[in-house]
Amino acid sequence: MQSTLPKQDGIKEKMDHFKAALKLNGVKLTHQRMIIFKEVAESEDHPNAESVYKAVRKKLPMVSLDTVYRTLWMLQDLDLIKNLGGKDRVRFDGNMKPHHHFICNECGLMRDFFSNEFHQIEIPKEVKNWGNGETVHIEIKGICIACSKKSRVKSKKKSQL
Amino acid sequence: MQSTLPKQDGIKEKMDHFKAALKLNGVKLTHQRMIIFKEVAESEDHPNAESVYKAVRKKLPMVSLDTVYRTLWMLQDLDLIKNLGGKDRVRFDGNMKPHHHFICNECGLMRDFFSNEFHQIEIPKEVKNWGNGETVHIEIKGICIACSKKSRVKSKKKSQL
DNA sequence: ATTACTGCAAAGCATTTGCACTCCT
DNA sequence: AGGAGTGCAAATGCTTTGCAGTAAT
Repeated sequence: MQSTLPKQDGIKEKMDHFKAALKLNGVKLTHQRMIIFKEVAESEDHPNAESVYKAVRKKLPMVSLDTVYRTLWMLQDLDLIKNLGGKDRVRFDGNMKPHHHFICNECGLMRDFFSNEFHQIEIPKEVKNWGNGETVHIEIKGICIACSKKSRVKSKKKSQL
Repeated sequence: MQSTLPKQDGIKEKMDHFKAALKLNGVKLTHQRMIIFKEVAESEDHPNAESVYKAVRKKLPMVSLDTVYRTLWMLQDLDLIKNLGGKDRVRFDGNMKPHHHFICNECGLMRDFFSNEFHQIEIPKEVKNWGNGETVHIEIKGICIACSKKSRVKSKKKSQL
């Protein structure tokens, strides 16, 4: 199930796109779906299902976590959001333009960035022998400002085994 | 807990490095740990815990899955292997040299590649405002040769919602 | 001999599913 | 009206943990 509508930008356009995609795919537009999509589309945080659930509950106290999950996967199938693996819980991304991520190794903060340079690089030949590359996604991992301030105080507490 | 020994290459060197790292960190060298590490170190597949478990059982029929998990996390803490999130189950990588991945969206096949070009690119300024980037990891996702052959036969069966 | 390591079985958690009720179109 | 969508509770599946026996230094 795949919409073929053009990608949009601002939240208003995203909502319109969302509604059109649902209609196009014969999926019913419900209050829950609207609120859930809006939450992810507006978020900069790449939230996990639990976070979306908590946020959505403020506006819709009766939603259940499983509806959030079901809706999130449905939105993914309709190409309205993306899901980003993640070590523990899955996180979601409402930004559908090609982009890359900075990820904090300490707190998991995740931010989008764009890069023409990265886009211009061509895929190594060895990769072409394995299959057809469709997307190139770069992850820069490190420590965010907030966490590096903290660690300056607390110093090393990392070794736990 | 972190070893500071130099990184090594061939399986023999990896095993030596492994033993040295364990000793250096006061971790006992057991038969299980040896077999488990060797399995990941020799694998090209980026296996998950279950796969490692199955492979290890051939040589060591009595190991338990939880020992595999415990060992895998321990190896990660000692910087002997890396863990790669993954949508469902966690996968492990015995290649400790900086490298990137090609990943098949269909079957999950994962292969390592190196790229000087990618390494030379500088980190965008916006990213520097968020924190300190330590590693740059590129994921090229697409369809592997084997899967594209299959889909040529079966054609589209993807839409499920 | 000590103390870490292991296997077992049971627990934890994130995510999924079956079912009966509710609400869009 | 009729079927998709929802909430609830129970189930699933990966991973973790407590404990008592086992093995490495």
